[in-house]
Parts: sequence; structure tokens; C-alpha cells
Amino acid sequence: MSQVYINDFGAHVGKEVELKGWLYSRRSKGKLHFLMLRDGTGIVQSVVAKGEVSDELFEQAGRIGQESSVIVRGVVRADARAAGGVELGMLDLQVLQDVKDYPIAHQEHGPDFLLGNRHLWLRSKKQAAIMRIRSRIVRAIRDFFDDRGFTLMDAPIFTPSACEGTSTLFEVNYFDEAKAYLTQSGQLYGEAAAMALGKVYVFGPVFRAEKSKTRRHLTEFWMVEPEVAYATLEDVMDLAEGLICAAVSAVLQHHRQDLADLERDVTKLERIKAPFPRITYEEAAVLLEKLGTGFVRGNDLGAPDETALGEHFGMPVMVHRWPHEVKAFYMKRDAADPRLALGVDVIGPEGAGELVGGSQREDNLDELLGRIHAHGLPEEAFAWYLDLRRYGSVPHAGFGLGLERTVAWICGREHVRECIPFPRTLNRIYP
RNA sequence: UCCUCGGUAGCUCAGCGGUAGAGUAGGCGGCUGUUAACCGCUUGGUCGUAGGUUCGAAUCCUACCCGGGGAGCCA
Repeated sequence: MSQVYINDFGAHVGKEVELKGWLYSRRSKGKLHFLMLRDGTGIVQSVVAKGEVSDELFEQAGRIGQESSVIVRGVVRADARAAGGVELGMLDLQVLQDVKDYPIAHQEHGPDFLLGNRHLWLRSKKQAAIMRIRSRIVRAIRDFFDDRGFTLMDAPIFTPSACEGTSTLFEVNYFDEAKAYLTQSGQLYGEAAAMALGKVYVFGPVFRAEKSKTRRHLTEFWMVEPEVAYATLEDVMDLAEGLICAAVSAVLQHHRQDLADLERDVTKLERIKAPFPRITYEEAAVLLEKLGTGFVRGNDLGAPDETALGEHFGMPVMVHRWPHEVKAFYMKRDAADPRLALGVDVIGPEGAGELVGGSQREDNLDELLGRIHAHGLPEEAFAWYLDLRRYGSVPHAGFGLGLERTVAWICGREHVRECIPFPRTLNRIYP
């Protein structure tokens, strides 16, 4: 007899199966034990009745501790009294390891405790659901780009200098003489790749040594960064819109149970459909002044501003054409108004914050050189990047989407640190 | 870096000058359909650390350490 996974139990009603997993929890009632078993694909109730199995097995089923590893043989049966509609009538129990004093109980725990026990916390129902959804979103992202003829062009993690010249970087020794930095963005390399392959995307971890400790920040997180030759700002706004819709729809299609376990209000996800509202920074400013968030015109959007915009539209909203002062040096200016940069932020609803930041890139060599100097950046570090404007420069654009923020939004989680297997934050590098 | 809140049993917390508490987890016993099961009993503590005030400090004061949330910056 072969192993059957819990998420396939529905197709095995009436059959004898073998479940290989762990004891999630137990409720006992005299001559009846209800063992909640998990195997990584779900949780199912297994029922053991005294008299139907050996006394020894019954006693053992009532004694083993939470997270004991077990192989259970039994008959799958439909029963409305069981959560999920099916349960396993236990016939035999093999205990690989009987566990005592598993640290994480089925009760509220504080974040410090849970994060310190992240290696175990991942076993809990909601955390497992988030990880499955994260995996699905990654797959949806890759499918989205692969299906559109993009080439995956991963950027280096070690870089000789800052990509954007703004964030604080993690410094590492690169053998004896050189210093290297952990990348904060693959974008500049993505631009080189786009000049070679046309449509590309970079997908990997990035690192920020900012001393940020908020529910939206990690020091190590994943970002997908498409870059498209001959594309305009409007082109990549379409692309970002399509990407977000694809991710949401893939999760809705494949993860109803996980969303239910997370108590996610799916009606809010079901109405995420293109087109997303597109407003200029100026229009956003007028709206924010009306909403009274304390927004100061000319500044970047603060977290309360982003939340207010998200709530106002109930949909990801694309804010484009920003004052160039608040945006990065590589963004192209708007020909219609040179005070504006051709950048776009996609702000998620429900307090998700900035999911995407993108722009049309400056493709003129002299403009870009001037911008690098104006920002006080070392020209020599950008020599290769400037070459892209010397040899066949073309209009091009791209964006970066923060994976954990997207996962947090779709899963309805408050903290991005629940949305990556092992989060790295300002105060935490363990486990 | 700044602002703010907190650190008491394995965990979640109450206690806020006068004998260290509850729930939960763990242990023992009971219960044939439980859904965070329930009922009875029970083990479990350098009250973050170091000073200080006081007859007496978990409680008040000071410093430090650790963590949460937020600002700035960003995805």
C-alpha cells in the first residue's frame, strides 16, 4: 500500500490508505481519540475507537505528544462531523518518534517567541498555507513572464557598488583587497540584459541594510524585476497590472482552502481586475489633501497616504509621474513636463503599501551623466551602465515587485515576516 | 538614528509597596463524536540585568540589555 497525501483523500473515500506525517493535535473522549494529523498538504482527523484496535495501540494513540512523527494506516470515510468532510478511521499506528514538550502550543504566541522558533512555526496551519501560496505566486510570476517571451536573467548578488546610490548596503569582504556589497536591486543589470535579450526579468533576493523595523520591511527579501527594451512607462504599467492580476487569480484558483485557513476575505481578492486606477502624482496629491492624511505636496507618499489611497480605491492603484526630486537618478523625465519623472508606484489595497516601483529609464547619455553627478554618485562605478547609453541606446522601462509584500497582501497578513520562510530583520538573523 | 510600548511559570498574561497568581502546555485520573473538547487533581518562578530608595521592591527611581510597533528610507 502506498502513501496517500491528505489533499488527495477526497478521491480515496472508502479505501484503505497510508498517511505519513505528524500529530498536529489531539482531542480525547474516553474510549475515543481524535488525532489531527498533518502531512504538509493538509490536516485530517483520524479517529481511534477503543475495541476497534488493540488496547496497546489505543493507549499509544492517546499518549503520543504534539508533532510526534507517525505512519497511520486506515480507511478514508466521509463524515460531516469531521472538519473538511473526510476522516481517517485508524487501523494501525506506527510511531517513528514520540515527542514530548513541543514548544509551540495551539494558543496565541508573541512574535519574538514565534520568530525565534520559525523552524517549528512553519509547521502550523496558517504558516504552511502562506508558504504554499508564496510558492504559487512565484510560479505564477515565472509563468507570466515565460509565457510572454521573457528571458530569466538573474543578476549578481555580489556587486561592486550601489545600484541606486541611496540605500545602505551590506558590506562583505571580497577576498583580500576588494569590498563587495550585497545587491539591493538587480535593475541595472536587468537593463544590460534587456539590451541583449529584449524582454528579460531578474528574480532573486535583494538586501537592504536600512534600520527599518516595520511590518513591511525585511533586510533580505525577494524581488522580481522585468526590464523591456523599447518599452514606455505606459507599457510597463500594463505589464505590472497583468502580473498582479495573474498572481491573484492563480491563488484564487488553486488555494481556496489555504485562503480559508488564513480567514482571508476572498471577495476582496475576487474584485481585483484590470484596469487598475491610474492617477498622476498631482491627482493623488489633490485626493490625499481631500482625504486629510496630512500629506505634504512634493514629498514621497508616507505609509498613511498609501493606506488611504488603497482604501479609497479598494484596488491596486497606479500613481505615476512624480516630482523627480523624490525619485531615483535613472528615471527618465517627462517630455511634457521636465519637473516630473516617468515613474510609477503601484499601491496595494488593505494597507499592503507599495507593491511595485517602476519607471521608464533615462536613455540619453548626457542626461544620465548629469544625473549621476547631481546625485553625487561615483561615475566610474557606473561606467558599464553608461556604456548601455553609448552603444545602441533605446527607450526602455521596467519595474520591481516586492514578493513578500505581494504575498502578505494576497494572504491578508499584517507582517511581511510571515511571508518568507526564514525572515531576516533588523534584530533577527536566527534561526 | 529618533519616537513609543513592553520584558513575571515552557507559552499567553494578571498582579503595580506587605506570603508569586490565572489560563494554557506538561503529569495523573475520568468521559464513545470531539472541533481551541470538557471535568477533577497536580508539577512548574533568580518577576530582563545591575545599582539605588524603603522596615519591606515584581511593584518606585537610574542606567544598561533584549524585543514589539512606528518615523525616516524603501519593495
